[in-house]
Amino acid sequence: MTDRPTLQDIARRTGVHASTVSRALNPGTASMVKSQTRSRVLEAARALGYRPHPLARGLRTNRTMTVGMVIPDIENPLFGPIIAGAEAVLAESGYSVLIGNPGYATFPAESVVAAMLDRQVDGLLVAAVSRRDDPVAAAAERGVPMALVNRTLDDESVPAVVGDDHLGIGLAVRHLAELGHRRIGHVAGPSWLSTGHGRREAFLKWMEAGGLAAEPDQVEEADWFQVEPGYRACLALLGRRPDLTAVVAGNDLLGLGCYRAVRATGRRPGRDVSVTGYNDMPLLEMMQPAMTAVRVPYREMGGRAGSVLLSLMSGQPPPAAAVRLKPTLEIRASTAPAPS
Amino acid sequence: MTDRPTLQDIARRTGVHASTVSRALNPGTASMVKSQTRSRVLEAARALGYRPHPLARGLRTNRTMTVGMVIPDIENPLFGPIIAGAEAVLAESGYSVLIGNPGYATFPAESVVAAMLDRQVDGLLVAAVSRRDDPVAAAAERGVPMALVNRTLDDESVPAVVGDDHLGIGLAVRHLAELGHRRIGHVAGPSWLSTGHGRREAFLKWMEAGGLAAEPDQVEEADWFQVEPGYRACLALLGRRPDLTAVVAGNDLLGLGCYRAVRATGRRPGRDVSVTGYNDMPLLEMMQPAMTAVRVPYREMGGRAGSVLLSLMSGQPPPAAAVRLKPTLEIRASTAPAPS
DNA sequence: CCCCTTTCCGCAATCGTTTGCGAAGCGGGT
DNA sequence: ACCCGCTTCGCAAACGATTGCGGAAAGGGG
Repeated sequence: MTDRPTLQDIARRTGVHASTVSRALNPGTASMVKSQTRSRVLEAARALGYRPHPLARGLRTNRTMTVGMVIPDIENPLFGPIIAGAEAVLAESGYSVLIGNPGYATFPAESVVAAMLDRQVDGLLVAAVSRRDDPVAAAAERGVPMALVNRTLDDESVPAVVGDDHLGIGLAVRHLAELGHRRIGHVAGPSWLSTGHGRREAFLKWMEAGGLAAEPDQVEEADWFQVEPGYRACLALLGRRPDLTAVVAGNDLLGLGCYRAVRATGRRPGRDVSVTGYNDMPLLEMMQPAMTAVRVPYREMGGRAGSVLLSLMSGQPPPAAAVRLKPTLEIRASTAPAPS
Repeated sequence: MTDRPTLQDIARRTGVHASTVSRALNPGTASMVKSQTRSRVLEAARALGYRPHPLARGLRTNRTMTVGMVIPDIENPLFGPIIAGAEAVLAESGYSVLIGNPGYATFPAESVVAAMLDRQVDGLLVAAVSRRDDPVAAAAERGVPMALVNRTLDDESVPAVVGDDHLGIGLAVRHLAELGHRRIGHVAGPSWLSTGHGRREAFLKWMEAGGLAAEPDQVEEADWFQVEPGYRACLALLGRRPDLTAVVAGNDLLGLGCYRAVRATGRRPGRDVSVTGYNDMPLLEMMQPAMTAVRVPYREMGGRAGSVLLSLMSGQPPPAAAVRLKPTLEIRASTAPAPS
């Protein structure tokens, strides 16, 4: 709380005008001041421990060096790495990140986005977004630099960094096919989320591509990416199609729900019914059985989104299409050869 | 990006001076203006969609309505609920939260704290702190309102909201004792963290209180709260003391490491050797065996820390001592009667 | 010796609020 | 008639930085 030194203080100390100090300190205008006085200024600034006042600077320049990050449910371990990756990249360029976490109640995140814009953030990183989210798209339209993480809008009107779900689901389906599975089910996430929707489409495509049966009743949608809805959905799926020998889950948590559902039918996950997860969140390998899952590089995803946002904020045009990160498959004990 | 309306705009529209508009809009000074003109001002403000400019206001008032939150490793699922709880409480009072996440590299968090102070945050919520952390304590000394979450400083010079580790460890030890265990080991967290230190002390006290053997060689310290260090520590512990029938882990992740260590000795966790975790992070009940753990109310912890910080920022004196939240015990399958 | 171009720096306005001070207007008490 | 006090509001100075403009000094060419 002790008063911090200002440009005026440095000016007095070096006998020049405050504006000269400002110029000497800013790389962009440094060439406008004689190198000798510039070094005197720098010296004084260092001696006083000068730090530019972010509010005063921001008021004048209309930049806050702050970006907002809105996360749907931060309690999902998934978002830790995303935040960490983005924060690291942004911090490197001097940006701080403001986080907002709309509860389920206020879901469309409208007010959270508004609050951040009020705060004059320089950009927005949004992970909470349904497949078409008006307030978000509107903000983007208004020229606020912004990037989506992990999810996209249907029309791709906003640059996004996501995992390549088509590829990822392909890894899972082909892996199961190679193990001899022919009748594979899918527990999908909510179809109003791009991840839920996209993975379901990918599942159907890959099944067909592999010459495997892909009846509509092999897919069951869970209403939320959580264990319990996954359990209910998988129970319905297995009840309807007891002949399935494998289940591709739209997400790790849904996969865990499938474990429970499989057990509820008196069979063993990984032995009688193979299950694959998606995301490969931390500790998944500690489950019993350790879950085979498509691994999405979340930390990198956060980082890339940060980079995209940085380039947007520096005035670059948005990238043509969404950046899609290549997932890999972590093969563990929840997938086994199909029972013959 | 479109220009937002300013006080001047409202002033012009209503024919009064900008300062009057300011007074009319601020609850504190609203009584200084005739209620009739006040309502005209409010009307105009609403019509124009006026929002006060946070930077200009902050520059004048020295308040940013922003608090910094520093988290040691945000990838740990533990911190999700803490952040969510704090964010919810703070947002209610109009504060935004800036998150900072020092990597392992810069661990003492010095630079992160400095960066936040530079940004003129109104307060600090710190979860990353060793038992004595000079830069943090120094910042507190300088009068920056701040509260610690989940960890404390040895001298309790900074208000903190933590779980009651003594009570929590007591729940675990007594539970095991009731199951007939007499020779119980402890895999402790790093002793330079208050959580690691405190739980170890509590363990020894409760063992003694229960009339159980508490030799120094029943405790092994892991160098970090992670699965792998927990595995190594537990392996050392069990190698030294093969007679132990139960292990109290300083943390869930250490507990998972213990699972692996127990298996590595050819025994089964939850059958031959009971294991308790600490924190009860999400999905712990999905492990095999489902882990018995001391549950700490993290979301509430974040919320309480937010409240404490709010009262500090409003000028209240700090609470006398650390707020200690009562943990509960979630009994699951990893603890069983001692083999006779 | 004069003029013109650089180079370097000071002046002052500006960003949008808040706030101490003073003044106008008004009513009431003596 | 005078004075006092209260309410209500305008004036202008902050807060700490950035930046267009202009001017002084220096240097170079004719």
